[in-house]
Amino acid sequence: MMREYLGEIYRLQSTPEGATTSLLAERLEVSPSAVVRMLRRLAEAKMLTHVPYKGVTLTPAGEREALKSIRRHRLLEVFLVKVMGFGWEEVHAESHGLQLTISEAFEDRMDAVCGYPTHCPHGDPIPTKDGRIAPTNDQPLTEVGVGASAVVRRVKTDDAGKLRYLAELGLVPGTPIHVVNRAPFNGPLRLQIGAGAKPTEHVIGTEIAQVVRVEVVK
Amino acid sequence: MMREYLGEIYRLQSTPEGATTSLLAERLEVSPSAVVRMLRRLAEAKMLTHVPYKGVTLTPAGEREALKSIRRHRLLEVFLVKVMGFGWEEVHAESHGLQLTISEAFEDRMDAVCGYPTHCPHGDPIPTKDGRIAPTNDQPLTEVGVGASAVVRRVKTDDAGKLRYLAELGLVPGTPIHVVNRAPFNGPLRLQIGAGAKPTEHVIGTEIAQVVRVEVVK
DNA sequence: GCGCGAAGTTAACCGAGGTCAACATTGAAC
DNA sequence: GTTCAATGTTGACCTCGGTTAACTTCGCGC
Repeated sequence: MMREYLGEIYRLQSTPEGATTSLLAERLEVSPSAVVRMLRRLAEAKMLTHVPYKGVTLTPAGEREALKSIRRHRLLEVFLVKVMGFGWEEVHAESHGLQLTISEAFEDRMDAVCGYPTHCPHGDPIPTKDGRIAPTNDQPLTEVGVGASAVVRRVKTDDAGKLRYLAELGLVPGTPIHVVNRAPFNGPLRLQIGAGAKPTEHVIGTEIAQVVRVEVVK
Repeated sequence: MMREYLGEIYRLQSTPEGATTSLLAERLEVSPSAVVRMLRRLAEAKMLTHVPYKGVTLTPAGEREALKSIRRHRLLEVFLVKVMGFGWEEVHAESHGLQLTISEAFEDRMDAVCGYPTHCPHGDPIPTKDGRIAPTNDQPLTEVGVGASAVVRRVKTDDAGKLRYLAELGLVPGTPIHVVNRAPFNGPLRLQIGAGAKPTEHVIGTEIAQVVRVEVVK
């Protein structure tokens, strides 16, 4: 459990808001008081430093543990999709409980059975066993200029509905796209999705576009 | 957790000793008092009737839950061996934690991915989703007469060492054998193991022979 | 039929992980 | 500078699953 908290702290630390008590509570689906108590325990265990009312910083040890949690989580997601046949919109819910009980041996077997994947189904990099994580270099689709070409890298949502919709559109990591047009005042985007024989054109709203992160190709 | 207790009660009810408090405690690796408390809770939930100092009987509802637990456990064992590549001597330990957290959807996926197996790696039948379980008709190898031919059906041990040894010998469910000879006073057995091109001969002690259950072929 | 060891039970406790209600701090608006 | 809403924290409580220590009850040997 402590490790899962650390994983979530790590994830939130790299967002603009940082790892606040209330965000952690929301992401972990527990009350803020549960979070605060866990922060104290993690501080005692030298996994982080917690200055009340100020914030939280992972120690190197805490970061190591966090990356273990993230590795486990993302491997599990790949495994659920590639081996067990779940849809990528189902894995978030499904991996919740599993995450807590799989052994290290099981984790290693998942890794092997999936062919040592480097990214989770949503495009996030999987930390290596020794705690190294590939850097990401992408931006929200909303920030890409009209006329640009790009490749979808990550999809930053856990919402099953959105994920189902994105899969339908073909907006999954690896897909090349082209921004045809954007309506004014943060209006919807017209996109060409896919390449080769039959690219398709779709119009997507900003709520969806914000969630899709792409790497622009020159 | 309650369901796992029920599963163990069901298993023990079909042994000569029955489902006693101390046997349950031993199998579940908890103290007897933990068992008694759980028995009270299960009785409150109308899963069984518990007469203090006397014993325990599953209600129909309790039996249904027990079979669900057993199904889950045995499916998990098949899955760990066939899909994840664990040895059949490792699955007992490995399935302990997993058992508690897998969802029904995950269970269904395991079933499908394994090709809807009917027996676990140790030969025990897997209950169907609607709670029906195939009858077993086998006897300990120790009770088979000299000269008889039989097929290994089940292997009744969780001991990793014994299981490894049995796998080495080829004494796994499905293997045909022939009892060549038995030393007097419950002495070791000489067996022909396997059929066709190259059956092998081995001598096994009674401790191992007790654990191997076979069906005699006429 | 008594005594005694084994088996079963109860009681009091622990820690983890959650809740809600009350209190403290912060910072932004006026 | 004060006020106040949002955010963070503490405290008292719950459940669950485990423990040990002390107790009953059972049934066997004599």
